[in-house]
Amino acid sequence: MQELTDRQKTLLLLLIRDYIETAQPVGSKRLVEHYHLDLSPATIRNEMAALTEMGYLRQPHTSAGRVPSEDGYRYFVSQMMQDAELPRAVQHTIAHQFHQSRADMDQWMTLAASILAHQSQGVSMITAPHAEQARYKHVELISTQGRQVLMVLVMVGGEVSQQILTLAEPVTQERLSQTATRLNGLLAGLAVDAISALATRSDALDQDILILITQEMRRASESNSGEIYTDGLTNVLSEPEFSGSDDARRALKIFEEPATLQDLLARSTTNSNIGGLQVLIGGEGGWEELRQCSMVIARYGVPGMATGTLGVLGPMRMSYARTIPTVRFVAGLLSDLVNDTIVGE
Amino acid sequence: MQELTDRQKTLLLLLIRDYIETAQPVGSKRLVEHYHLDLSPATIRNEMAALTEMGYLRQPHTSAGRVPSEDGYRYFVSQMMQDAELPRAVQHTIAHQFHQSRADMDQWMTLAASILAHQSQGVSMITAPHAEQARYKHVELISTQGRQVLMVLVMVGGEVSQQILTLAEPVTQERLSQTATRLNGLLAGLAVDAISALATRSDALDQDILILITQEMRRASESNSGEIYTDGLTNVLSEPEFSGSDDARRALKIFEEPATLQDLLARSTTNSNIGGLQVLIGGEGGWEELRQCSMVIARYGVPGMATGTLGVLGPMRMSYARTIPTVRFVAGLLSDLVNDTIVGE
DNA sequence: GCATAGCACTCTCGTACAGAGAGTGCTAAC
DNA sequence: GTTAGCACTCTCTGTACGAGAGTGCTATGC
Repeated sequence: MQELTDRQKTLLLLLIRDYIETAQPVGSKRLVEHYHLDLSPATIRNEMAALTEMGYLRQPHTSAGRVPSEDGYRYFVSQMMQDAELPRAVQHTIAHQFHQSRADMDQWMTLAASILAHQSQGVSMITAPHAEQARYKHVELISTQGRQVLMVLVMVGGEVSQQILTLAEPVTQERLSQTATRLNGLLAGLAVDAISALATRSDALDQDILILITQEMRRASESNSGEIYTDGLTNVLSEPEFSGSDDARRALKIFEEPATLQDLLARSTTNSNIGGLQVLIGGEGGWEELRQCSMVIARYGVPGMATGTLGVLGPMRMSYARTIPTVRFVAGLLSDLVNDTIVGE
Repeated sequence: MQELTDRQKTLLLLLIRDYIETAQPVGSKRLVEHYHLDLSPATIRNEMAALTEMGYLRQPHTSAGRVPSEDGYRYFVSQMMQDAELPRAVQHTIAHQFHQSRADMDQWMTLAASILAHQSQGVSMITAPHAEQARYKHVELISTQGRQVLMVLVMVGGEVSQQILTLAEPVTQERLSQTATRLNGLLAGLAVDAISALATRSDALDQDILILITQEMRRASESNSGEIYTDGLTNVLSEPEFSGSDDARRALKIFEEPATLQDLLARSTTNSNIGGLQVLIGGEGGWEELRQCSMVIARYGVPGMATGTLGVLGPMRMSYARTIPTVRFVAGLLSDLVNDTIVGE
């Protein structure tokens, strides 16, 4: 593919920016008048024809203005990626909100989702951080009634799982506490595999609980585990390109099926690093339902310990200039939080 | 208001059922042909004119069929309420799904929301059960790093709250465990008010934790506390009356703001009893955004101990015949579950 | 007195069509 | 290389019109 001249670059960027704002095909005249270009519409038309030829622009029909193609957006985004940083003031506001919130993962995730959605005017999605290989930290056993026991399992990194188990016969709280203490001494810091290797050697109660513990830890280790936080679902409905068709419904449906959404996030970030940002334009990656959408996705956390994914979904026409730096900044913030939670183990 | 003749009742019910199915205004001819009535269209027209006069029907325009008015729906629903019961087979399927799920509140709520949404083809919403006055059951303190402590607070009824607190200075896990044991002995079964009355009399660590405990319990006691589970958000988007306008967006926006949704559920059920079902038609209760919608709402749980709210929102044209019995049945199921969880405390 | 057939009336919806407007590509001139 | 001019294409808007559906009213039949 041929190199773009400086003027072509400028025009392409202007046009895309204009289209993102207005959602209207952009014509040569509008470009000249609106941006005070020292050129005539005819010249612009020539350039636009060239850009169309090269695949960066597209015409909805013969006599409409131009609209960016997917390649056009890609070029635009590649320009954005470098210098894009969130204004200091916004950074401070966001950081402040985090410091003011309740200090638990659940709140942080909810807050992060809300901030992402609000800043980007798109749909945000975040997975809670989790370790590839869960490690045991602590268990508590609390008797709730005769044979039912509430097990609270804490893993290194702060992940917590609650589960009720029903025992074969009633057990006193005292005995439960003893068991918990014993297990805590025995298992502290161990990974799932090590724990399952321990296997059979104690009494029936221990046995039941060990099984449940490994089961929960395996669940926590699965890449598709954990809650997904989303926000801004209705934002996408206000976009003009979605009103009137049921494309929006099909896209939102993805957000109603946690398994699908997990899959989407997992597949989209397999080969991306912490700190690295990925922009998927026009449903890249084979998501038919998202053909009209783009996603900005990043991983966060501490590699090898606990990581998660966050991202924003919007129309292809989304404001990359706002979304990209926001995603990057929030990813950084969450990485710091995860780091703080892990350090000192 | 004048009494309806039997024939008028039949016609009204038929017409509403037809409209609910087709979303099209129903004319006299269609009514006769489709339901093999032994009357001529002209007669039906006379009756329909009477029903319109009485306020049960409405004409979109002079020459369209009739559409139910809100009063019409109310009449229809009042007929539904009595005999409506879910088919045995469906009851069994649902009950089966509950027994197969993981045995914790979170899973149950998610499942219930999913079932409600699926059965009714509307948007479901459920609040987790919570006590009007939270009572203490158990606390665990787990050191995560130097000065940060994870507190897991369990309340009577099974509500669990996790919170991280940062201490002024590092404390050993041993000391934390001792403190937890002491508190558990001291506070077991107490209500918030009793605990805050205890007040100052021990060391700084106890103090900090007590404050946090009462704080969390107060939060749990608030009527607007707790997570809300929803499902089926996209269902409403496929309804013809919402496609093309942004009414749907405004309605769905309510579901994105937990506080508003809490408020909606709380206000809609203030004077309803466990087991009682409430049907709000056309945004009754002053919700402008829901003017086109209806809600079927019920409370569940054990009065005085732990209760919650569940409901379905759909277009005014929703299938009451399916939704009402489903809501009633699921409310019963959840009440049983709550009861099982509490009994034996 | 209730039910019905007939009929004129009203309103929506789809199609067709014309004119305005916007934007283009091309050519010729600067 | 840039620009003015121009014919062309396509969308959009508004209007007209007929088909279709449904109504209300009136006169007639049982």
